[in-house]
Amino acid sequence: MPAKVRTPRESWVEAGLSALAAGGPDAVRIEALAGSLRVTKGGFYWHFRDRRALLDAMLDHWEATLVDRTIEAADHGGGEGRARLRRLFRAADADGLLGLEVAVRDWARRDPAVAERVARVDDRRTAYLRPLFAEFCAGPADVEGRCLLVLTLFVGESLVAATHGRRTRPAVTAAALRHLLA
Amino acid sequence: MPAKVRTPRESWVEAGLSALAAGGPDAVRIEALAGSLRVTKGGFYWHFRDRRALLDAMLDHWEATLVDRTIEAADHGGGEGRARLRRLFRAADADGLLGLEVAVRDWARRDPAVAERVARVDDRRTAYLRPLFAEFCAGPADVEGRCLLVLTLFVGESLVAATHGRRTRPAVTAAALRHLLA
DNA sequence: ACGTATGGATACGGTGCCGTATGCTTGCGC
DNA sequence: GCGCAAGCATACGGCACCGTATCCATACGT
Repeated sequence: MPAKVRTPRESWVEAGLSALAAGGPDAVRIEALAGSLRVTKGGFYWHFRDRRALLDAMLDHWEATLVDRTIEAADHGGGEGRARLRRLFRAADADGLLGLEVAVRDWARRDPAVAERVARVDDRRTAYLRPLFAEFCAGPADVEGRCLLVLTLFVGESLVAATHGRRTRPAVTAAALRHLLA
Repeated sequence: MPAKVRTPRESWVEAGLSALAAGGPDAVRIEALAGSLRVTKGGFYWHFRDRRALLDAMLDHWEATLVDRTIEAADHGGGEGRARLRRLFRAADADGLLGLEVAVRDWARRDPAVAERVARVDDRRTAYLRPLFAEFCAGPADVEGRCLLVLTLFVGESLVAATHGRRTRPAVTAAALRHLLA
């Protein structure tokens, strides 16, 4: 094992996000991260002042580059609002983004700094959704209500474990989406 | 300080549930719990074999007595499906039940035993909701979709931080609910 | 080829927590 | 009023982790 040099700052951030998605902020332990990177924590403190600095960097990366992934996927190909919305949910599951999403939001319940970031993200997303629904909804109150339903369906789906009898979850999600687009 | 005797098993469970709601399963630390009960951990190991035993007891209590609180509140007074559903959401915020709800579900993502309990709970809730929606919905697929939307709205609402411009969150939730009952 | 920046190993002190062991107190049956 | 059991204090060994300090190793420009 030639001990491959160069474990750049970004690797620590990515490993941290994986740990966060899997086990919440308390699972982001720098010695454990070092282990998963096949390295000791020696180099960590070269990149980051302390553990909190890593957490901040993770949130920066999440907010700056990961959040809009699904929106980009939804827009890719254009089309009317309904088509974009359907693509949005198809793209959602990709990667581990959903688990990360939930972990960050649960974290936000305890940490005001994280909560502020999540608020910014949600407002950005609502701003994206609003015109899509405005295309075919009655009034602005209805639009806002449906935006909230989309967001809660998005983040809540992975938290709900109902089995739906003989129906599959994707089928039920599709039915829910149909109702939102009616 | 006369060192009030009797800190029954139930006190530990309640303190544990508070800690869980506030900080997730990793925040359920028995020495910290003892501190909040003004006691040392000495007595803890008389009631419980170990930490995991407390966690199990907490889940038992949650599943057996806490979960149906809101459903009971919704049923109290009878009435048709729509009325019950509206009451359900008015009752939801009461106590700290919502935070607990989210904490347990996030925990379930990591622990299969917890996931199984959540699945039972969700199936029970869906079974409650189904006939309510069946009163006025078109087909069974629509019913199932709306059940999922109710559940995700229920658990997801506290995770979404959108500000909705000049609208208040309760107003938007009401609009969302109106759309679900249409 | 050599030296400095970049990245890493190793070792240490400190802390917070788990679980155990061993007694000290209070409540209640008798 | 005595004794046993429920409830608690205290103290210990162990572990996992944080952050620091100090000494290597490789990469690349020159």
